[in-house]
Amino acid sequence: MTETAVSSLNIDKLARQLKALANPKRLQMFHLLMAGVHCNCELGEALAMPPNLISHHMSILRDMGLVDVARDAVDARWVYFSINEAALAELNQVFGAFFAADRIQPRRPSCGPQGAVVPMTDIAMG
Amino acid sequence: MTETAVSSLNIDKLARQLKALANPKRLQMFHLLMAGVHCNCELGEALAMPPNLISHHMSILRDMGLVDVARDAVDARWVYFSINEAALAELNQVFGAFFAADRIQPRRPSCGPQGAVVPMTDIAMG
DNA sequence: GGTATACTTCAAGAAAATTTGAACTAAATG
DNA sequence: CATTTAGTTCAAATTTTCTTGAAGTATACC
Repeated sequence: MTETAVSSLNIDKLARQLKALANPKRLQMFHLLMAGVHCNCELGEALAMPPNLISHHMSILRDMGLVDVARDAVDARWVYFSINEAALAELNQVFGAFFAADRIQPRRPSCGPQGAVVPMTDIAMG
Repeated sequence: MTETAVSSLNIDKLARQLKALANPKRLQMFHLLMAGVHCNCELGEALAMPPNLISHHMSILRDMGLVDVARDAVDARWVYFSINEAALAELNQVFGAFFAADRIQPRRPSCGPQGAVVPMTDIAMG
Protein backbone atom coordinates (compact mmCIF):
# COMPACT_ATOMS: atom_id res chain seq x y z
CA MET A 1 0.00 0.00 0.00
CA THR A 2 1.38 3.40 -0.98
CA GLU A 3 1.23 6.36 1.34
CA THR A 4 -1.36 8.06 -0.85
CA ALA A 5 -3.47 4.89 -0.85
CA VAL A 6 -3.89 5.33 2.90
CA SER A 7 -6.10 8.33 2.31
CA SER A 8 -8.15 10.12 4.91
CA LEU A 9 -11.31 8.59 3.44
CA ASN A 10 -9.92 5.12 3.98
CA ILE A 11 -8.85 6.11 7.46
CA ASP A 12 -12.37 7.25 8.30
CA LYS A 13 -13.88 4.01 7.05
CA LEU A 14 -11.33 1.93 8.91
CA ALA A 15 -11.99 3.98 12.06
CA ARG A 16 -15.74 3.35 11.73
CA GLN A 17 -15.26 -0.38 11.20
CA LEU A 18 -12.90 -0.63 14.14
CA LYS A 19 -15.36 1.32 16.27
CA ALA A 20 -18.09 -1.18 15.39
CA LEU A 21 -15.80 -3.97 16.61
CA ALA A 22 -14.23 -2.07 19.52
CA ASN A 23 -16.76 -3.15 22.11
CA PRO A 24 -16.31 -6.25 24.26
CA LYS A 25 -19.87 -7.46 23.78
CA ARG A 26 -19.86 -6.93 20.02
CA LEU A 27 -16.45 -8.56 19.74
CA GLN A 28 -17.78 -11.58 21.64
CA MET A 29 -20.79 -11.67 19.32
CA PHE A 30 -18.47 -11.54 16.34
CA HIS A 31 -16.41 -14.31 17.91
CA LEU A 32 -19.54 -16.46 18.25
CA LEU A 33 -20.45 -15.78 14.61
CA MET A 34 -16.95 -16.84 13.56
CA ALA A 35 -17.85 -20.20 15.12
CA GLY A 36 -20.93 -20.30 12.88
CA VAL A 37 -24.40 -18.93 12.31
CA HIS A 38 -26.31 -17.84 15.41
CA CYS A 39 -29.83 -16.55 15.90
CA ASN A 40 -30.72 -13.64 18.18
CA CYS A 41 -31.80 -15.89 21.05
CA GLU A 42 -28.60 -17.94 20.99
CA LEU A 43 -26.46 -14.83 21.18
CA GLY A 44 -28.64 -13.50 23.99
CA GLU A 45 -28.34 -16.73 25.93
CA ALA A 46 -24.57 -16.97 25.43
CA LEU A 47 -23.96 -13.38 26.52
CA ALA A 48 -26.78 -12.97 29.04
CA MET A 49 -28.28 -10.06 27.14
CA PRO A 50 -31.88 -9.21 26.24
CA PRO A 51 -32.94 -9.66 22.59
CA ASN A 52 -33.34 -5.96 21.94
CA LEU A 53 -29.72 -5.33 22.92
CA ILE A 54 -28.55 -8.14 20.64
CA SER A 55 -30.59 -6.58 17.88
CA HIS A 56 -29.07 -3.17 18.58
CA HIS A 57 -25.46 -4.36 18.54
CA MET A 58 -26.05 -6.53 15.49
CA SER A 59 -27.42 -3.55 13.60
CA ILE A 60 -24.17 -1.70 14.30
CA LEU A 61 -22.14 -4.57 12.85
CA ARG A 62 -24.61 -4.88 9.97
CA ASP A 63 -24.44 -1.17 9.19
CA MET A 64 -20.70 -1.53 8.70
CA GLY A 65 -21.30 -4.52 6.42
CA LEU A 66 -19.45 -6.90 8.72
CA VAL A 67 -22.41 -9.13 9.50
CA ASP A 68 -25.19 -10.55 7.33
CA VAL A 69 -28.69 -11.46 8.40
CA ALA A 70 -31.13 -13.98 6.94
CA ARG A 71 -34.58 -15.14 7.92
CA ASP A 72 -35.50 -18.78 8.29
CA ALA A 73 -37.07 -20.27 5.17
CA VAL A 74 -39.46 -22.43 7.19
CA ASP A 75 -40.30 -20.01 10.01
CA ALA A 76 -39.58 -16.40 9.10
CA ARG A 77 -39.68 -15.25 12.71
CA TRP A 78 -36.16 -16.56 13.25
CA VAL A 79 -33.20 -14.51 12.06
CA TYR A 80 -29.73 -15.93 11.48
CA PHE A 81 -26.65 -13.76 11.81
CA SER A 82 -23.42 -14.64 10.05
CA ILE A 83 -20.05 -13.12 9.15
CA ASN A 84 -19.87 -11.31 5.82
CA GLU A 85 -16.82 -13.05 4.46
CA ALA A 86 -16.07 -10.49 1.76
CA ALA A 87 -16.11 -7.67 4.31
CA LEU A 88 -13.92 -9.71 6.65
CA ALA A 89 -11.39 -10.32 3.86
CA GLU A 90 -11.34 -6.63 2.98
CA LEU A 91 -10.95 -5.65 6.64
CA ASN A 92 -8.02 -8.03 7.02
CA GLN A 93 -6.41 -6.60 3.90
CA VAL A 94 -6.89 -2.95 4.88
CA PHE A 95 -5.90 -3.51 8.50
CA GLY A 96 -2.81 -5.47 7.50
CA ALA A 97 -1.76 -2.78 5.06
CA PHE A 98 -2.39 0.09 7.46
CA PHE A 99 -0.61 -1.45 10.44
CA ALA A 100 2.14 -3.20 8.48
CA ALA A 101 5.30 -2.94 10.58
CA ASP A 102 7.46 -2.24 7.53
CA ARG A 103 5.56 1.00 6.94
CA ILE A 104 7.31 2.54 9.95
CA GLN A 105 9.80 5.14 8.73
CA PRO A 106 12.90 6.47 10.53
CA ARG A 107 11.79 10.10 10.15
CA ARG A 108 13.13 12.79 12.44
CA PRO A 109 10.76 15.54 13.55
CA SER A 110 11.24 18.83 11.73
CA CYS A 111 10.94 20.87 14.90
CA GLY A 112 12.75 20.72 18.19
CA PRO A 113 16.55 20.65 18.50
CA GLN A 114 16.92 16.88 18.05
CA GLY A 115 17.20 16.97 14.30
CA ALA A 116 19.14 20.23 14.18
CA VAL A 117 22.93 20.33 14.18
CA VAL A 118 24.21 21.59 17.51
CA PRO A 119 26.24 24.79 16.82
CA MET A 120 29.96 24.33 17.49
CA THR A 121 30.03 27.42 19.68
CA ASP A 122 27.67 25.60 22.03
CA ILE A 123 29.86 22.54 22.35
CA ALA A 124 32.11 22.56 25.37
CA MET A 125 35.72 21.94 24.37
CA GLY A 126 38.49 20.12 26.30
CA MET B 1 -5.14 -20.03 17.14
CA THR B 2 -7.38 -22.49 18.97
CA GLU B 3 -10.86 -21.60 20.09
CA THR B 4 -9.81 -21.64 23.73
CA ALA B 5 -6.87 -19.36 22.96
CA VAL B 6 -9.37 -16.70 21.95
CA SER B 7 -10.43 -16.31 25.55
CA SER B 8 -12.65 -13.59 26.94
CA LEU B 9 -9.63 -11.95 28.52
CA ASN B 10 -7.94 -11.65 25.14
CA ILE B 11 -11.17 -10.38 23.67
CA ASP B 12 -11.38 -7.62 26.25
CA LYS B 13 -7.81 -6.53 25.61
CA LEU B 14 -8.32 -6.60 21.86
CA ALA B 15 -11.53 -4.59 22.28
CA ARG B 16 -9.66 -1.98 24.35
CA GLN B 17 -6.84 -1.73 21.84
CA LEU B 18 -9.25 -1.42 18.96
CA LYS B 19 -11.18 1.23 20.87
CA ALA B 20 -7.99 3.22 21.32
CA LEU B 21 -7.49 3.12 17.55
CA ALA B 22 -11.17 3.43 16.58
CA ASN B 23 -11.20 7.19 16.38
CA PRO B 24 -10.52 9.07 13.15
CA LYS B 25 -8.21 11.61 14.79
CA ARG B 26 -6.22 9.00 16.69
CA LEU B 27 -5.99 6.81 13.61
CA GLN B 28 -4.62 9.78 11.66
CA MET B 29 -2.13 10.43 14.45
CA PHE B 30 -1.10 6.79 14.35
CA HIS B 31 -0.77 7.09 10.57
CA LEU B 32 1.54 10.08 10.99
CA LEU B 33 3.63 8.18 13.53
CA MET B 34 3.92 5.27 11.07
CA ALA B 35 5.61 7.80 8.78
CA GLY B 36 8.07 8.56 11.59
CA VAL B 37 8.57 10.29 14.90
CA HIS B 38 6.46 13.40 15.51
CA CYS B 39 6.35 15.88 18.35
CA ASN B 40 3.15 17.27 19.85
CA CYS B 41 3.29 20.49 17.84
CA GLU B 42 3.76 18.69 14.51
CA LEU B 43 0.73 16.49 15.14
CA GLY B 44 -1.28 19.54 16.18
CA GLU B 45 -0.31 21.42 13.05
CA ALA B 46 -1.02 18.46 10.77
CA LEU B 47 -4.44 17.82 12.28
CA ALA B 48 -5.43 21.36 13.26
CA MET B 49 -5.81 20.45 16.90
CA PRO B 50 -4.70 22.19 20.11
CA PRO B 51 -1.74 20.70 22.02
CA ASN B 52 -3.84 19.59 24.98
CA LEU B 53 -6.05 17.47 22.70
CA ILE B 54 -2.99 15.90 21.09
CA SER B 55 -1.71 15.16 24.56
CA HIS B 56 -5.04 13.63 25.56
CA HIS B 57 -5.34 11.36 22.52
CA MET B 58 -1.69 10.35 22.75
CA SER B 59 -2.19 9.32 26.37
CA ILE B 60 -4.97 6.98 25.24
CA LEU B 61 -2.67 5.33 22.71
CA ARG B 62 0.16 5.29 25.25
CA ASP B 63 -2.04 3.70 27.92
CA MET B 64 -2.68 0.81 25.54
CA GLY B 65 1.07 0.52 24.91
CA LEU B 66 0.70 1.32 21.22
CA VAL B 67 2.75 4.52 21.29
CA ASP B 68 6.01 5.45 23.00
CA VAL B 69 7.12 8.87 24.14
CA ALA B 70 10.61 10.31 24.62
CA ARG B 71 11.93 13.69 25.60
CA ASP B 72 14.56 15.54 23.61
CA ALA B 73 18.09 15.03 24.91
CA VAL B 74 19.10 18.60 24.13
CA ASP B 75 15.88 20.42 25.06
CA ALA B 76 13.70 18.38 27.38
CA ARG B 77 10.63 20.51 26.68
CA TRP B 78 10.08 18.66 23.40
CA VAL B 79 8.44 15.24 23.40
CA TYR B 80 8.68 12.77 20.55
CA PHE B 81 5.94 10.23 19.91
CA SER B 82 6.63 7.00 18.07
CA ILE B 83 5.06 3.64 17.33
CA ASN B 84 5.80 0.85 19.82
CA GLU B 85 6.90 -1.77 17.33
CA ALA B 86 6.52 -4.72 19.68
CA ALA B 87 2.93 -3.74 20.49
CA LEU B 88 2.22 -3.25 16.80
CA ALA B 89 3.58 -6.70 15.99
CA GLU B 90 1.49 -8.27 18.74
CA LEU B 91 -1.60 -6.41 17.60
CA ASN B 92 -1.11 -7.63 14.04
CA GLN B 93 -0.69 -11.18 15.28
CA VAL B 94 -3.74 -11.13 17.57
CA PHE B 95 -5.94 -9.33 15.07
CA GLY B 96 -4.91 -11.66 12.26
CA ALA B 97 -5.64 -14.70 14.40
CA PHE B 98 -8.98 -13.42 15.66
CA PHE B 99 -10.30 -12.34 12.28
CA ALA B 100 -8.73 -15.13 10.23
CA ALA B 101 -11.25 -16.04 7.54
CA ASP B 102 -10.53 -19.77 7.91
CA ARG B 103 -11.85 -19.64 11.49
CA ILE B 104 -15.39 -19.29 10.13
CA GLN B 105 -17.29 -22.52 10.78
CA PRO B 106 -20.35 -23.87 8.95
CA ARG B 107 -22.33 -24.26 12.18
CA ARG B 108 -26.12 -24.39 12.09
CA PRO B 109 -28.01 -22.73 14.93
CA SER B 110 -29.36 -25.11 17.54
CA CYS B 111 -32.70 -23.36 17.74
CA GLY B 112 -35.22 -22.41 15.10
CA PRO B 113 -36.59 -24.88 12.56
CA GLN B 114 -33.75 -24.46 10.05
CA GLY B 115 -31.56 -27.14 11.55
CA ALA B 116 -34.44 -29.42 12.46
CA VAL B 117 -35.68 -32.10 10.14
CA VAL B 118 -39.00 -31.10 8.63
CA PRO B 119 -41.59 -33.74 9.64
CA MET B 120 -42.83 -35.79 6.66
CA THR B 121 -46.40 -35.07 7.62
CA ASP B 122 -45.71 -31.42 6.92
CA ILE B 123 -44.34 -32.00 3.44
CA ALA B 124 -46.89 -31.59 0.69
CA MET B 125 -47.01 -34.63 -1.58
CA GLY B 126 -47.74 -34.93 -5.29
C1' DG C 1 -59.37 -15.06 14.38
C1' DG C 2 -57.12 -14.81 18.74
C1' DT C 3 -52.86 -15.79 21.04
C1' DA C 4 -47.98 -16.81 21.39
C1' DT C 5 -43.37 -16.26 19.55
C1' DA C 6 -39.07 -13.99 17.74
C1' DC C 7 -37.39 -10.09 16.92
C1' DT C 8 -37.16 -4.90 15.99
C1' DT C 9 -37.97 -0.14 16.94
C1' DC C 10 -38.67 3.67 19.93
C1' DA C 11 -37.90 6.81 23.81
C1' DA C 12 -35.81 7.95 27.93
C1' DG C 13 -32.08 7.53 31.25
C1' DA C 14 -27.22 6.34 32.45
C1' DA C 15 -22.57 6.11 31.33
C1' DA C 16 -18.60 7.13 28.61
C1' DA C 17 -15.93 9.70 25.28
C1' DT C 18 -14.71 14.14 23.28
C1' DT C 19 -13.89 18.92 23.26
C1' DT C 20 -12.94 23.40 25.33
C1' DG C 21 -10.57 26.65 28.04
C1' DA C 22 -7.90 27.61 31.84
C1' DA C 23 -4.40 26.49 35.16
C1' DC C 24 -0.19 24.14 35.88
C1' DT C 25 4.72 22.12 35.28
C1' DA C 26 9.23 22.02 33.82
C1' DA C 27 12.74 23.50 31.08
C1' DA C 28 15.17 26.95 28.23
C1' DT C 29 16.11 31.76 27.02
C1' DG C 30 17.56 36.59 27.61
C1' DC D 1 15.55 35.83 37.84
C1' DA D 2 11.70 37.03 35.04
C1' DT D 3 9.81 35.50 30.74
C1' DT D 4 8.95 32.46 27.10
C1' DT D 5 8.17 27.91 25.38
C1' DA D 6 6.38 23.01 24.94
C1' DG D 7 3.56 20.22 26.78
C1' DT D 8 0.45 18.19 30.53
C1' DT D 9 -3.36 18.15 33.77
C1' DC D 10 -7.76 19.59 35.42
C1' DA D 11 -12.74 20.75 35.44
C1' DA D 12 -16.74 21.69 33.10
C1' DA D 13 -19.66 21.39 28.94
C1' DT D 14 -20.93 18.86 24.97
C1' DT D 15 -21.65 14.92 22.40
C1' DT D 16 -21.93 10.16 21.69
C1' DT D 17 -22.68 5.56 23.08
C1' DC D 18 -24.87 2.05 25.90
C1' DT D 19 -28.61 0.22 28.51
C1' DT D 20 -33.40 -0.29 29.96
C1' DG D 21 -38.16 -0.95 29.45
C1' DA D 22 -42.09 -0.55 26.73
C1' DA D 23 -44.44 -0.63 22.40
C1' DG D 24 -44.68 -2.36 17.77
C1' DT D 25 -44.27 -5.79 13.71
C1' DA D 26 -44.65 -9.90 11.44
C1' DT D 27 -45.11 -14.62 11.44
C1' DA D 28 -46.68 -19.08 13.25
C1' DC D 29 -49.70 -21.87 16.02
C1' DC D 30 -54.19 -23.45 17.90
